[in-house]
Amino acid sequence: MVDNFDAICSKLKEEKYKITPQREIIINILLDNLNKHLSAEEIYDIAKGINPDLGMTTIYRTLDLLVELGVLQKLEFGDGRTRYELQDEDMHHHHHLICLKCGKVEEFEMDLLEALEQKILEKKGFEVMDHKLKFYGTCSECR
Amino acid sequence: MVDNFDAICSKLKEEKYKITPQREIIINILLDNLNKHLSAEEIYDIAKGINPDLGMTTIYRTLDLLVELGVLQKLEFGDGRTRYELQDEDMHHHHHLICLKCGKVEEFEMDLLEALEQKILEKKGFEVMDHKLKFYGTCSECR
DNA sequence: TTATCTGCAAAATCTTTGCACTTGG
DNA sequence: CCAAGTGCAAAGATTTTGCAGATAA
Repeated sequence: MVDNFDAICSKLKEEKYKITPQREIIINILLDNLNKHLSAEEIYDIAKGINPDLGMTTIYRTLDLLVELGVLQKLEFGDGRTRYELQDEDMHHHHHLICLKCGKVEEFEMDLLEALEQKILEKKGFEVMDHKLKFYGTCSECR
Repeated sequence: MVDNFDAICSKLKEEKYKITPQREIIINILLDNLNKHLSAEEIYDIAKGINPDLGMTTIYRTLDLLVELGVLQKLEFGDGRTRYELQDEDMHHHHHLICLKCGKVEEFEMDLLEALEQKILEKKGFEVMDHKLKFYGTCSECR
């Protein structure tokens, strides 16, 4: 759903945030790199190529803003840096396969957790709003 | 399985690592705080109470060692610090419920992913060795 | 004895903050 | 115009590293 530029800009305007050139650049980088799990620094490096004046601070603040708006998700794969991924409605059925040998992160689609979330509400009184599922192992190339 | 002091020490000896007083303290802290997801600093604070000379460096190095031995797992819940949890064989069926309001982390037991992991091997050629499943939402108290 | 381990201090990362200047609406 | 946004430099927070002295086996 929120996988295009205008949809994200509308969300920003709705919440009275300004559309700045820096924010446009960052949003476009995220859109051009769906499923790549970029880190703040990787986004920064790409952004520098477009506008060399753009600062790291703006990257972090814009990413925080997009996370707050719910269009971006923070991810951690254990390499010490936060990574980011745009959210769309299918993301809820989208999980990660992390290779312990080469570090590559693949995607895996599967909707199986909805029934489980209902059970968690019944058993524990915990209302699930989102989930993250990661599988660690050896990818086909490394095997 | 590896949920007692002697079992962990045996693992250390097997790999020719020494049993030092510092390592004993750290292992005991982990054993006394199962399911608490302590951070390095929290472990350090407890350890300081037992031996004030024990340094942060030793905490990090010992935790890394235990992770390498497979008796300890690193966790990240998004608060910027790595947390640690001792592994036993049931851990594979043990997931986390993270409350987005109060930050509390509860446990949830459920074995449901084994069949799925077989499917991942068939479809993607990715051999799963471990998984992490987190649910984000609102806990019973915050609701 | 001696390879391993420890603690300190310093460095390396990653992320956040204060502040003066700039700018989108 | 002016509240919101930006960039810089500095600070914070967490984790890692170099090295000299200590110690388990």
